Amino acid sequence: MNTMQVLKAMANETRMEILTLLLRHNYCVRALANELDFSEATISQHLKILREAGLLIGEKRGYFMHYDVEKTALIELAREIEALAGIEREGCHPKLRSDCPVELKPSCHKKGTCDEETIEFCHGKEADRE
Amino acid sequence: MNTMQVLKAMANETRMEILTLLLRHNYCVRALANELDFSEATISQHLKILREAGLLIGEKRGYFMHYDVEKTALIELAREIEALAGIEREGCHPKLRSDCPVELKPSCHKKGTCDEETIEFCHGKEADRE
DNA sequence: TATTTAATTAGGTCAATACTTAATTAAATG
DNA sequence: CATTTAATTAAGTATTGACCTAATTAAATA
Repeated sequence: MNTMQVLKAMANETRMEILTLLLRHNYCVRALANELDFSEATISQHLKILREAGLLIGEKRGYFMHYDVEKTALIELAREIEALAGIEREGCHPKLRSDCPVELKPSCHKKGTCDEETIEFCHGKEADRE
Repeated sequence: MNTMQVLKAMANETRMEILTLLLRHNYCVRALANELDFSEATISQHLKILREAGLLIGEKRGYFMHYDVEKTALIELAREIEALAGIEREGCHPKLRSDCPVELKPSCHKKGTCDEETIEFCHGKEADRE
């Protein structure tokens, strides 16, 4: 799953409404257009974005296209976001950051506690700083 | 929580990178700008969007602003997305939709199975249809 | 209390996104 | 196999979003 693509697909009011409508009811494209008061072309374009993100699968029934929400994609997204919340602060342990110039940074960002090299690491070269 | 606002805040590569950086390390604004190779102004604007969505809280330490990720917001978002996945299809039960014109729609969208009123409900007025 | 300094906001540019209508496509049906 | 019809794609426009530099703000410190 491309998390970014899924988030972008969901980060739009109309597409979220399409998702919730399709979760509850089996609308065709025109019915969605009627419900949401947009042109069929607009809805079709939104459906494409949702489909390409893996949030919908389409099926043709008679003349009509019907879309189903791929619930596993939603669950996977929820897991990914939970995983983010599970990330722990590393503090400033140089062991975990091979590019960290200091051995220990006990009270950084109190003026005077960091040497020039540390300040450069955290805030850039002196020339760019003022 | 405003789910839409949180999704919009997260649906951007730079902001997601900011989030993951801040989950792991206590960067100030300039350090984030250095890591991500954007101007401080740009990072500040992204931080504002994340803050207003409730994904960050800021704290001033000495001269520096430090932001922490509001993990509860992430967990809440994950729950909301899971809740979406939990929504069940209503089929087409007129009892659940007071505006549904039919008593039962057993095999709708097979030509001829819906009367004119049903078709109008699903697909709009005849005049708008051709 | 004047100065220093990081962060933010203002103002402007360019690219991406969300719409529209019109044209096209592709599948179902007579 | 020609016709019908829903959906999609194309083309164009207007809005929104992401970036920049420059100006401003507000807090810490001398």
